[in-house]
Amino acid sequence: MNTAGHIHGHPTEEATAVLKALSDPNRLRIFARLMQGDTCNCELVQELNLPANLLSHHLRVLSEVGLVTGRRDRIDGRWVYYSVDRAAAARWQAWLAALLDPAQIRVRPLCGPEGG
Amino acid sequence: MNTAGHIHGHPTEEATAVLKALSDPNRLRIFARLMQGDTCNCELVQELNLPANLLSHHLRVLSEVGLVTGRRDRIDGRWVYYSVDRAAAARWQAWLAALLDPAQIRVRPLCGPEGG
DNA sequence: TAGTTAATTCAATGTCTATTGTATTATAGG
DNA sequence: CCTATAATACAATAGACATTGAATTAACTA
Repeated sequence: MNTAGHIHGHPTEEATAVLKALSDPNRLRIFARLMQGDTCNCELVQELNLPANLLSHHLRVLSEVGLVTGRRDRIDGRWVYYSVDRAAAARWQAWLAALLDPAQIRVRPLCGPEGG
Repeated sequence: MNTAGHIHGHPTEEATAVLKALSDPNRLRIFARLMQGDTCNCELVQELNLPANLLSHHLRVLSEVGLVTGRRDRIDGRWVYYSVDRAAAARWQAWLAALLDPAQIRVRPLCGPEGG
């Protein structure tokens, strides 16, 4: 099947992967939380009331599409801090703004009887 | 499980439903195509090279979350024209712009050793 | 009424995935 | 070495979903 198209300069598959990453309630909560500042896994356990392994899974999904990045604590390597990737956020914000721009909605000549 | 939260004024479930609707490659192509102007199902069959019943299914998903609306031809009621809902597009454009706004990314005091 | 076209609905299927429980890795400190 | 903690990895399961094929509805026309 043809899945290699592009929309607004981005491959369709890449865009849908990002949208799918954000289309889960728990992942959306995680992302919105990370927008408020870096946190470790264990803090998300308390704030979002989710098991640690489930958070690891969701953080991985968000990382794989580039929305989130993680780094280890320099003092105590057991801790990993996750944060929103600024460039990715900006890129997809602009892409979605173009995709959904109401000013760009066009009503071209309709097909069918009414339009022809 | 707590799924009744709100993000930027919208229920989490409603937002994820919209994101999920757009997170399928075919539905994203359909939506992007509808941004270019109203079309009937049968025209999408040709342009996107997908079976009619599959298009009906995807158009229903997009309609159920309010992104797309359909209306029957006044002359020949067999034809149904689908179009992007302008208000919904504007609403979710703004919502996503806020969700992904890179200017709002904060780096609050970290948890763990490095932060404390 | 019969036939044609546009669209939808229904049923079945294979795949993907969110979640849970358990086990393992990695790092730090006694 | 032993223990504890933060995080990840693995395995299993149940539910969701995209796709296909066939059947059905709705509307128009001869």
